[in-house]
Amino acid sequence: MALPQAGMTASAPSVQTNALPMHRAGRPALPELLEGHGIAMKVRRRQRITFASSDQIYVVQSGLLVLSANAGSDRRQLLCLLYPGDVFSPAQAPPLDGIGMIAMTDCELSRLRASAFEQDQEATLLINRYIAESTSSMHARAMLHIARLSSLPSETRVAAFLLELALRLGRVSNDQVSCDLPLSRSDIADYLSLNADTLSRIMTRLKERGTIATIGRSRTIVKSVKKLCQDVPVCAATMALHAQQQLEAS
Amino acid sequence: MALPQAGMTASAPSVQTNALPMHRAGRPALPELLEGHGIAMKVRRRQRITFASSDQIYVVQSGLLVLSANAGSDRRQLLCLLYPGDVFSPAQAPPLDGIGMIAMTDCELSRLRASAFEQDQEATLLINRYIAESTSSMHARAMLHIARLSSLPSETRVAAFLLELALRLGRVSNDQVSCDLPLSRSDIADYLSLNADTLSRIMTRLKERGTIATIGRSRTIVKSVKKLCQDVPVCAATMALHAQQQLEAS
DNA sequence: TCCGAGCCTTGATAAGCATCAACTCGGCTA
DNA sequence: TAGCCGAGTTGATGCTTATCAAGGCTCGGA
Repeated sequence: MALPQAGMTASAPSVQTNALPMHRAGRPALPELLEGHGIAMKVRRRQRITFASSDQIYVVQSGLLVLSANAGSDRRQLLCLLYPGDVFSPAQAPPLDGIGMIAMTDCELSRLRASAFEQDQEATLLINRYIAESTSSMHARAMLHIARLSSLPSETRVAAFLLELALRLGRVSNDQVSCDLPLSRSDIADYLSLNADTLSRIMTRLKERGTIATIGRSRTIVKSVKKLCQDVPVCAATMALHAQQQLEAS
Repeated sequence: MALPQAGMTASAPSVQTNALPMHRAGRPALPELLEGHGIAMKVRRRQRITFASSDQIYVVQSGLLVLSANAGSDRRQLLCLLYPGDVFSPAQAPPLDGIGMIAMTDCELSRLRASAFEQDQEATLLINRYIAESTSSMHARAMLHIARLSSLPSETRVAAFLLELALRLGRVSNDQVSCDLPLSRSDIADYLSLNADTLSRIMTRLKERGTIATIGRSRTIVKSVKKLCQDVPVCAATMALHAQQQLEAS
């Protein structure tokens, strides 16, 4: 069980993204000390994980998951994206109807018992610190997401989201980033609090404007990250929370 | 420095709310071990706290604060409410323009150094566990807030928010809860992603409908919590995350 | 008790987005 | 390669909510 790897794609391994560790600069790497503690899990795309015991902790090793729930009127709501390196426990999720994680790609997870780290062992402090940093970082991302949802008009909201995904999953060449969208249009709409129809219109508008291009249904190309950033007020914060250590040209 | 107390009101101590510890059932009480570590801070209503060093950790002892930022077009956005018992570090906030905490009431805080808990002392494990539980719980609240913002129409959104505040700050008598709103109409609007005008209209509608009543500008009475709950789909989750241990009739 | 400033309320209007329905396209299977 | 099915797109329409402007109410200070 190695460090979390970036950008495991949905179906084929043909598209190799940059293999940098997918956590924020400055966060200590997830210690290998986790080995021996966790149970490795592999889940398939679209597979659902419900929270059995609150003593469970999940560590995302690769892939992409979302936290999903049904809020009002049986409307599905995607609350939170989980990236490699993230640590997630049921305590971080509200007890809404239909709460659970859904894999957006094939994923590798480690499942741990929270109580395993309550004894005062040598490695415990380091692991707990890693978990604390992950949880804090996820809270910061949640706040950023709230700011996006609340303060940005729908088109800018989509642009900000595409910037995030490009930074997380994208393959960079010069100023251009291409990336597989593991989320369907409906998924993106449910995450950004938009109607799927409206989202489609916005994507079309962005394409007409030359901000993005698409290949097939799920592959998206951001034509210019700089240009995208100029259109997105929360650009700096997005970069800080989602950019890899180094966006190297390939 | 005792346990966090509930419901310090804005101006006068005349309104005494129930003095139960204001954290979720099951969370261990903030150990007195924190004493000696922290620096006590008192901040006034409307006072702003910017994040100087990322090594700071703030523990809310009493009062109510909000995390505030300017997202798009200099629009102020209130991202997160901080209640007594909450632990907050700058790492939990995104690096948005104008990010900082604003006191909605007079508050008592403890300021700690994060690095103080990195040594493996006897008390460290307990304190770290408390911090971890607080952070998880805040994340769950953030997710609930996202669900409210995204899935609920504006009137229900306001109702859900009033339910939360009533549970947190309210004084219960039978099924009726009265509570001081420490937030102005504009504050509430900025938190719920609504226009202040629209919010005013909604409040008027709720009053006409008999769901709530108001005394003066800031005092609100929820006529029936049961009835309010029926109108709010996320009621159960709100109760779980915000209800005091026991809502005792007074 | 009066007054002023800020907060709140209310009305008219317009913009943005959801909804519904029809249609097209992409990707998978045979 | 043909054909099918589900995902995506597009147009017409109406609702929800933001915006702007004017007026009213609270609460503090003189």
